Amino acid sequence: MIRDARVLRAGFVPQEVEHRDAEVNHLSSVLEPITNEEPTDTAIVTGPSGAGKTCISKFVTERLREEVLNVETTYVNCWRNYTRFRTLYQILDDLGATIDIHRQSTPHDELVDRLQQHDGPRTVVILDEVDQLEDPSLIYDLHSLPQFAIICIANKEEDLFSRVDDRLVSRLRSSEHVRMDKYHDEQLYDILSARSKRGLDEDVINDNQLYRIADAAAGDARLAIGILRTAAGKADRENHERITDDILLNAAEDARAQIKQTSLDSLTPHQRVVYDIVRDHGPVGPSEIHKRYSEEVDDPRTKRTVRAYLSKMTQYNLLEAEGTSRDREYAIVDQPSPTLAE
DNA sequence: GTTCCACAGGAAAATATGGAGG
DNA sequence: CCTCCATATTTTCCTGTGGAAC
Repeated sequence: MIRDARVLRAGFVPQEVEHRDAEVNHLSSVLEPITNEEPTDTAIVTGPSGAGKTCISKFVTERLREEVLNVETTYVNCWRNYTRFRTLYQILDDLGATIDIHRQSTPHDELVDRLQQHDGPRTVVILDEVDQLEDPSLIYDLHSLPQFAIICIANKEEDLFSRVDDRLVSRLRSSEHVRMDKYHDEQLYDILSARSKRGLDEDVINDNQLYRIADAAAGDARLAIGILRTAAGKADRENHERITDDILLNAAEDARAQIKQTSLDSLTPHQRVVYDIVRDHGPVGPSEIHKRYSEEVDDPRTKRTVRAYLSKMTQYNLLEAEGTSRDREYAIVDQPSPTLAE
């Protein structure tokens, strides 16, 4: 029943992007000068999760590569490569210029020099989740290298601007800004429909079901496709001919649970104990968390470390914090369960 | 107001971990 | 198997903040 699993996977870039013509054209025109070996403005792409930021960025750069011979692209997820060194290393690695970097304590500025001296083809650098970068001045360094075009992807413009210094803000303000909104239900339906046509056999899922997925995903295309993938996978494992309403009912919850489980699995045993304490006793303040945690494990970490755990789990969206000072309390984030009911 | 204390989170030193090369 | 080096994690030390008791 699954014809092509790739098109349902996260990170898949389709042949045609639905409902994002304006944004695609906008971004393309920003990158246009690169086809004439000219420097380009930095592009900023913002929008909520699942709005298609990463997708159109990859789509546009791939199309650029089809049209023009002398262009390279590289994609860096700054959430995973959040240090200056890792990000630069990732870019150099994609350019194939890392041969002798690992050895010795290569001075970090050396990496920028290395990029500066890079005289290969023009390169488009996609910096995804750029607001997660611990040192955003990296953008400034890249910005000043004419042979690189930069696409910065972030959730919110403010999150990005609030963390960079003034000279960079003024340069970024003048750069081209592509804003993206959540998809409407109709648009999500079109996306789901296109994916299911390519990814699934015929009649595996009907229109009504697709609409319900679109509704449950609340404008988030990544979640919508995740739900579809989960449902299709389950139906396939259970040897159904098609996706039944029964399977679909649980798919949204399963898709969210899967995302959550992935985050949970990435926690260390100590972090997991802390998480369980907040889950079982929250909302609760840091002192009590640390007290309970110390009783629970053999070799407890310090309060400072536990605070770091809590802050990390807040970033991961596993916990949420209420209050700023002595009144700080942590709790499990309550996820509104999307309804896939008819 | 003033003082106190728990808290957040930065910086840097200390320590643990992992992976390459012997 | 061990050693060495780079990286990752943890601890130590710290400053600044804001609520609560006085």
